[in-house]
Amino acid sequence: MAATADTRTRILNACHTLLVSDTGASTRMSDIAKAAGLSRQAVYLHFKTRAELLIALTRHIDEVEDVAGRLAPSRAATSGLERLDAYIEAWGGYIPIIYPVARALMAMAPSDEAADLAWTDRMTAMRQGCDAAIHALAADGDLRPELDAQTAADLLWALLSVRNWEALIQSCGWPQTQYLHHMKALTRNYLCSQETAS
Amino acid sequence: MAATADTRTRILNACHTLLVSDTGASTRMSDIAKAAGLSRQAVYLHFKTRAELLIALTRHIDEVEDVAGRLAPSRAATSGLERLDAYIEAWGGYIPIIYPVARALMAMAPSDEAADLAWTDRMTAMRQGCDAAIHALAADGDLRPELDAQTAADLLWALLSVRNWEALIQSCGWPQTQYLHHMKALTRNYLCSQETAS
DNA sequence: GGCGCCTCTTGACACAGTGTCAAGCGTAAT
DNA sequence: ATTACGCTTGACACTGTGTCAAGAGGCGCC
Repeated sequence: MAATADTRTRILNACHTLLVSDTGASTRMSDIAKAAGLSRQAVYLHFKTRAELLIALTRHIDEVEDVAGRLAPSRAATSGLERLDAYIEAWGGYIPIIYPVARALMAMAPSDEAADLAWTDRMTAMRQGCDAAIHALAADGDLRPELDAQTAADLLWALLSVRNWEALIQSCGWPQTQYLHHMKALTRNYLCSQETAS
Repeated sequence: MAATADTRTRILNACHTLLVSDTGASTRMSDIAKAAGLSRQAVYLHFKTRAELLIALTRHIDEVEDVAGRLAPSRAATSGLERLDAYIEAWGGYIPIIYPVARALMAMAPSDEAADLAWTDRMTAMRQGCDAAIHALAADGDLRPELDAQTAADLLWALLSVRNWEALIQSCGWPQTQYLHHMKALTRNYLCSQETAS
């Protein structure tokens, strides 16, 4: 069993390394097997499908990178504004970490039911963080009055999407700090009733 | 030649119809052939690859829907603010039209060089509209002073991306009018120095 | 020591979808 | 009648995923 777990994480690590590398986009099962020093079939003994492997990898990364811990400051925030900022900081800082895997998952989502579902689930979970932040804002009376909570959360969710991060960081070449700065400023500006200058 | 052009547009129309339908995501070359009443190979006589067909389809739709004409109001605008709004209106109204094809092109982009290039090109063209709007804004002195033109255009470009439209309209179920309203309000709010209320 | 179990290997195969090739058919123009 | 063209039929190569069957090697158990 120890050996089994060992091989399993060896596969996960190999997969991760490949996805992070510049050629990550087209990581095949055989590449992963080779990188892990195994036969292609051995990989299938641990993960039934490619989608399952990628999903397991996201969970593995979540543990290693302590996603739950990252979100603590947001939940601990005492005001809506603080919570919003903390959430953007936490999620925005997490995106670059899962991005390589997310990219692979997003790429196969249109043609793979399981990948699509898994990715949608993740985005739904993220959405809940948006809802919570918006509700904290509303509770403080800091939600811009012409916006209802639903709309504001939709907007926040779209703004913080991985695809937006991808556009700004990967395509436009923004540094991460600039991304975080503008996401915070943009949301404070549009979603909050009376913002305090940064 | 007349017959050739006929068959060609028949293929384009068949492809378009399939992409628009609910099962559009997985439109195969054989499906298109069947829908056009041709053999699969006949399709390849008109379009070398699937990517080429999709790209030709975007151009075909551009002509039929008069993209150039749609952008005229934006170019004709006399103020930066007006230009920005007109651009959002024009591009935002165009997205739903190309979306079915865009979806197919985006889906294959990660694994197909040609599709990737074509899609990137389109997004670059759209980016130029963003640049123009931001420069018009800056010329009027209406660009928020703490933003440089580059950053503002990046932001506008990301906000108006097809993926954001997809998130808000397809995932969140927004009506198109709400999308347009918030995109205009959001950009006026964050990119412009002193906005006039709607 | 022999037993079975477990992990992994080797090599073959099915399947889907794209793209290619060659031979041939029907028709309209000349 | 011949030629050119647009299309058909049917076969095939290729890539990548996922499956299957037979077997090898190590490890503990009795």
